Amino acid sequence: MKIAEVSERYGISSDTLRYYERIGLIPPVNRCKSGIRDYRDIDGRRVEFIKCMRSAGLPIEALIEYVGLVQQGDQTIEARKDILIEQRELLAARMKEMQKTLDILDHKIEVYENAVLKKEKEMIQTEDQVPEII
Amino acid sequence: MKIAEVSERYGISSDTLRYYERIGLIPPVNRCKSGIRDYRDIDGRRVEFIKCMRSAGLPIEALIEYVGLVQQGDQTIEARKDILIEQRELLAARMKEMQKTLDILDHKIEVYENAVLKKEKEMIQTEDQVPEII
DNA sequence: CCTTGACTTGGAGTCGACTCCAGGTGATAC
DNA sequence: GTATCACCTGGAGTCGACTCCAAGTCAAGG
Repeated sequence: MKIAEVSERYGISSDTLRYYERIGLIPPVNRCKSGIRDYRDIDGRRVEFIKCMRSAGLPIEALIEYVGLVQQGDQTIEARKDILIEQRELLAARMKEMQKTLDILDHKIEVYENAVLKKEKEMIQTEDQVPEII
Repeated sequence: MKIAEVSERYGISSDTLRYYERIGLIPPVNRCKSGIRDYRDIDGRRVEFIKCMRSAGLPIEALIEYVGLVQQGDQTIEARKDILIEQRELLAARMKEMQKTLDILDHKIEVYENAVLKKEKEMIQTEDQVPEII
C-alpha cells in the first residue's frame, strides 16, 4: 500500500503521515527498492491507532514516548502502562469538563428555543426569558 | 474587582483576560477613572462562561461571533441559537470520539495489567498476551 | 526517449491560542 | 518626593500540530 492509499483509507494527509514518521510517532515504514513507502498491515494498524489517539487529543509527545518504549521491548511494559493510565485519566477529566459544558449548552439552547417560540407568538418581551449573561 | 483577583478566582491569567477582551471574546470591561479594569459581577459571569466554553474546546472564533450577536440585541436570538446548536453537535461528536478512545485505552491497560502480572509470576512469555500493534 | 505523475526530502510557513515583553502611568508606602 | 507595585498598551514571541513548497527521483504510458 502506497502512501496515497493509506491517506485515503484513514483520512490522514500524506504530509501528515510522513510528518508522523519523521517525528517518530510511527516507526519507519517499509520501503520498496526505489525508496517509496510500502505500508504493510502492521503499518496500517499503527496509523489507525495513532489516528484514534490523536482524535481524542492525546498529545503527540506522550504518544512518541509510548511508541519509543514499545520499540524497546518487554522491559518497558510497566512504563508503557503508566503512560496509558496517565493519558486515560487526563482524557476522562477532559470528557468530564466537556459534559459540564454540554449540559450548559443544552440548557441555553432550550432557553433560546423558548425565547424563539415566544417571539413567534408575538408576545411582549423575550428579554427576561433569556438571561443574557453575555 | 481588579484583573488580578479575577485571574485568581477563575484560574485565567491576566494576560489571557486582556487578550480575550481585545479580541472581543469578552465585551469591554468597566474601568475606573485611571483606566484600570474594574470587573463587575456581569463581567465575572462572562469570564466564567467563556472559561467553561473554552475548557470544552469551543473555538474562539465561534464564541466571538456569539458574543457579538448578544451585543446586537434581540433580533439575533435565532442566529445565536444556531451557533450554540452547531457547537453542541460538534462537542457531542468530539466526546463520542473520545469515548471510543477511552474504551480502547481501558482495554489496552487491562491487557498490560495482565502482562505485568504474568511477568511478576515469572511465567514463560508475555509476548502473545500483549498484542503489540505498535 | 520523453513526458507525466506520484513519490521523495528538508525546510519553511501557517494556524489557533495564548504568553511575554518593553515602555509607560498612577496610587500607595515610607 | 521617590520607590514600589499593579496596572496599562501594542506588538512580538512561543507552542503544538500540522501543511506547504521547491527540487529531485523513478516507473509507466504514448
